[in-house]
Amino acid sequence: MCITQLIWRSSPVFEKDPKASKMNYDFNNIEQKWQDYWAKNQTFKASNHSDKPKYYVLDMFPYPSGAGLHVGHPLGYIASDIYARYKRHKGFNVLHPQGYDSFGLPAEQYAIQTGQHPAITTETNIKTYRRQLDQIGFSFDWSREVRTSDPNYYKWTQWIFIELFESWYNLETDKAESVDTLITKFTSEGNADVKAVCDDDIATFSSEEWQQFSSEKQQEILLKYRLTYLAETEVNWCPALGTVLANDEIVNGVSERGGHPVVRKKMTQWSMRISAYAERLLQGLETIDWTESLKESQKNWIGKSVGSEVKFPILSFPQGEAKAGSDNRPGYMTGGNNSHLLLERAKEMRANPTQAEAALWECLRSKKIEAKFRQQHLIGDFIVDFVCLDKGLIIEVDGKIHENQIEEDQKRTERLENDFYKVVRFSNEEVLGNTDAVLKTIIAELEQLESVKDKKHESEQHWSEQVLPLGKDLGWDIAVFTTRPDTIFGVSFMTLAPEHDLVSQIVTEGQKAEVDAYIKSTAKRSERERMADVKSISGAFTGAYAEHPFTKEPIPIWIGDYVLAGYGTGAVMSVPCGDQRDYDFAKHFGIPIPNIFDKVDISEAAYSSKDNVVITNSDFLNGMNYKKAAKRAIFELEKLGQGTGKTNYRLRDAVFSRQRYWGEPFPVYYVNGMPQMIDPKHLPIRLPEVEKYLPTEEGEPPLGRADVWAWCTETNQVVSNDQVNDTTIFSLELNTMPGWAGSSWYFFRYMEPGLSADGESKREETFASEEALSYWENVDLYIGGSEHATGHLLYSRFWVKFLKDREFVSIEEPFKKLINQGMILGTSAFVYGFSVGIKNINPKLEVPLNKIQRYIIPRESYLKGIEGNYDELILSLVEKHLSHYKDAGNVNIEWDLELSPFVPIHVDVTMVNSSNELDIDKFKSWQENFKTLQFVTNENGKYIVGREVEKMSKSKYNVVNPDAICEQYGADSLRLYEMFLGPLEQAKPWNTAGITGVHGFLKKLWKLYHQGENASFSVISSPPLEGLEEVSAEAFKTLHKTIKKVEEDIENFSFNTSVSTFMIAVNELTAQKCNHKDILEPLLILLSPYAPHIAEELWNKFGHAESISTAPFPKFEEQYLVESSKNYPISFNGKTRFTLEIPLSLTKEEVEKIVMAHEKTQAQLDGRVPKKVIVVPGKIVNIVG
RNA sequence: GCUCAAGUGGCGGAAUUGGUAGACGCGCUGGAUUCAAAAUCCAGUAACUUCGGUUGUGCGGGUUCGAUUCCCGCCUUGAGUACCA
Repeated sequence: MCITQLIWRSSPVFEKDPKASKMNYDFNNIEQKWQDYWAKNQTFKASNHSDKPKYYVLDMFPYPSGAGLHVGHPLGYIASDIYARYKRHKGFNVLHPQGYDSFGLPAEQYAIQTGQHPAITTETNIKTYRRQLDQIGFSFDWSREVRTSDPNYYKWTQWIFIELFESWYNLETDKAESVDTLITKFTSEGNADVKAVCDDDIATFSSEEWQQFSSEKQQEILLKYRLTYLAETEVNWCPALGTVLANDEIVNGVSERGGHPVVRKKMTQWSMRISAYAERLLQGLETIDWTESLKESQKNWIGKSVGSEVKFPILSFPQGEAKAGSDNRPGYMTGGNNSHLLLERAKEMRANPTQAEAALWECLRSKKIEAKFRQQHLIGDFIVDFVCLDKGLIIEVDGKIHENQIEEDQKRTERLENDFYKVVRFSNEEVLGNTDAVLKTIIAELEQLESVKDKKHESEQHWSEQVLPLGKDLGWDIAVFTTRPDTIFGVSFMTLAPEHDLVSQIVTEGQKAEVDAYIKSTAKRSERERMADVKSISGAFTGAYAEHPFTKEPIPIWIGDYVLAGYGTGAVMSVPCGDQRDYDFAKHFGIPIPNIFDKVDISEAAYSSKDNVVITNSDFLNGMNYKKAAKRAIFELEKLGQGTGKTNYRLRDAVFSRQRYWGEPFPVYYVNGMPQMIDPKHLPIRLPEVEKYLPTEEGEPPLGRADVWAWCTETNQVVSNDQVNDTTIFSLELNTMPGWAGSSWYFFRYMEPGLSADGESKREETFASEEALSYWENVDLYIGGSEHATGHLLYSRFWVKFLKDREFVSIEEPFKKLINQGMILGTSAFVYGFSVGIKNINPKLEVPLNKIQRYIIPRESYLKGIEGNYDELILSLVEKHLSHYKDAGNVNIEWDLELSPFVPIHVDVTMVNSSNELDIDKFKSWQENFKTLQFVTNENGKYIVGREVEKMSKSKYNVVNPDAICEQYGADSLRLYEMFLGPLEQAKPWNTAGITGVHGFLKKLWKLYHQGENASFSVISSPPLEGLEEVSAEAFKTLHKTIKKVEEDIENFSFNTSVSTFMIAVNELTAQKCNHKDILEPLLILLSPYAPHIAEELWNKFGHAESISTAPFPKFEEQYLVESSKNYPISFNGKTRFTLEIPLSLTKEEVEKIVMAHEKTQAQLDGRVPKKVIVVPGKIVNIVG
């Protein structure tokens, strides 16, 4: 609902003297008159047929909110309106439409609260919006208006959705194609050679298999390729509200509204495969004229990174949890439940062998023995010194310590032998003293033992029959994406996102509790919260190990919430020496930080730069730089089949379902759980009626409450739910589309004339006709706020590229030039509260104290007070209260600082006049608890409020309503002032007091045209008289200077400076007493884009019957600005001291002569001889020395 | 943290290629007009000043005859974005 705010005026406003109105600038009447004229004559209606060149100016789609406009909103509209009007003067056929993005949450929220249908609320809001827009005098072509909530419009949004469903992305042609071409491929050759952007879990099938699949199976497969598809997505689910919340609707893990708990939940939702377009969305940025910062945001959002994907095999699984893994489990994985702990120890022992162990290992690994041995290997829960897995022979080398544990060793041997192993023991002395004998014994033992392969059939398989070669994809590896494959030898651990699918499978018994607790604690935190907290490092060890592709060393696998499940593979290879986050993590958990950078100190921090890197401690990568090493690492990984070069994008597929009522319904029904599209000829599928706009008790979206919401495939109509039989009548989709659906293509709809355009419109037959699309092409100028940088502006680019691929439109990019207007900030007003609190010194002596008295103190006292400096005023107030009690006999009291807060209080800006004086009475009666406030006023009995610049918002009571401004100063003043405030793209504070400047300018302009008797309109049109020639030369100079500057300014969107230029022109012409038609008439055209009403009125007084809107822009002529002399600044060592008027015709030498001869020069030099004199003709003279 | 902007009077801001810093407007001061006010008009308004000048565009350097403008380093503010591997 619109809240019209009253402006409190400190002084009487305009007296509307009927006699005076004839000659005075009566903006209210003038503006109403011309707004009516434009509407009646359809002055700004665009035509699709014109000899003129086309120009399309568009504002970002407004949502008609109930609060109405504040002065910040029209800023961009005024700028685009000026540009549109300027282009009309420049001879363009201009399309400048407006409409409403009228689906959305606020209306739904209001409906939930009041039961009022959102369509009604929306209609009311649009009326207010329209009235407010009209009164500012915009040159919109309203005949082409669109509303996203209009079934005639969303019919085509549904149609585009169907087209997306019927499309897949072919990487070979690099564009979207109809799924028909995909089905043809499947039928003839299967899917093995299909290169598409699709889900990554698709099994390969042949053409025969495809043909044998059931229809459902085929649909299921196709869904994985379609550009819009159903997928499980994790969402923030709030059970209490029965709805999904956006990240920013969650504060501290609970819903912003109501403070209910929020959980992450998987939900089947429609998604848009925008990721297919990642590269094209990135490349397209090069072709469009947008600001760098905006392009930067989109680049970051798309987040392209080039690197490689590496697979790390998982080294051990706890028994019984290795699910499908048991078949594939490599034979060398012989560890038991405690593998993860023992492996750490085994690794240590491998690194520090005893002398005897080292000696024997030398012999065993050399070619002297045929069989393959492993050292310090896990067998069950034991670490054995050496083992030949094929033959099941274990060799133990015992030091002195074993003399004391003969019993234990015996048990150990027994247990191992039970497991079909043969154990042979040697002492250190035996090994070192007679290695050859020991070897002989081992060879003899080996000959007696059967190979595992032969043993296989005998007993139940204890280990896998085949020792698989490393690096084969067994389905049990961790894939990571890295931009730094060159640092692969610096990996000392791996980190998985806590949500990673593998976590539950690899976690060991011993670590389970810790890991579960950690997962639970991170699940509570929202993604945003998790990401915002950079300082606290947290994680847990899974107990599992992965194998390094090159060194084959085990790498511990951790989980940590700094890794996000949604990005890349949800896992990272952690290189602490090269990545600060990995470094911090390693430091925190005491994980080793190997250095692989030559001559780089990593004792304090990681070295994350790719520049000046020389790789070391990295085997075959040693001595290489980043580029070479990365390339080589990928090459070697590919050889192993454990990695490949890859480009990754951050851009995720966009969720397209909303559990809301007030949005576009999907043209979708379900047969056996598979989504079916309704034939486009039956569109639109209208939003059904519901009795309540809340989710159902079962947690279904609001459409679950509709009684008539089923699809009959025989009558092709929406029918009652009772009739659902799942043979001919099926349930319809309950979700609705998101806000960005309708706004991703609306700019095309405007190209097609509105339905009111006498039979010309093809809006019924198509979303926009081919000829309209080819005539208007794309938006030439798009103006709006930067908040849409990564939402609307990315999604609409995506849809346009899709529509182009499917040949529905012919352009690749929707918005050629784009400007972000800066926000207009509010100037909040404050009073400063201070309460005197008094306490008993002896708490036992309860003496009743009066209520605390609250004061409003001046800003200066407040500012000192919060710093702890109490000025005289504060101290005297305190003293006054203390003595009050003391006089009453209570001496055991003192000032209580804690009960004496300094509090700034927002004041409604309408209670303050332009001199910052507060209307105290009004303030006191504003809120009940303000009544008793005592004001400390200045000597004039006034209270001066403090001012601070903040965002303009209702809650800060600093909203300024354009209605009030238009009433008091007029739309032209508002338009000029909004532009005058500062550069369009910058944020700037609004200060209503300043508007008197531009308003005064318009009055002065009015006067310039009314210099006749009784201030009547008076201009002369006869050629200039002889005596007046010089005067008119000055006037022409002013005019052409203005033409030049204003034209340049508009082209550069520097509207603030052109307002100054107008002021200068009017000031000059007033001083010249100029009243000549040849000057004053073209001046109006210059001004008309900015202040169209006054321009039309004065233009009309010149006798024109037509609107000024298409009058040709005056032509700038250089001749009027040619000067014969220049007032040269004469500077000494670069500092200007005085100026001299010197003819421009003179040469450098002549100028220098004149300057040097001048007495002021001599006085300035004071006898010194200048070293050098620099003369820049027409610019400056600089004397050095 | 990263990326991008931006730091100029009491305030909003101007100076478009390196060439008179503070245009234009607000506010403020003084004056005219008025019984008075509003409105209007005129004059002044960066700071310091011995009224000759001197200093001044966030800070410190540099390039240049000359720097708000170009370069290097730093500080501050704003916006966007974010453990993005």
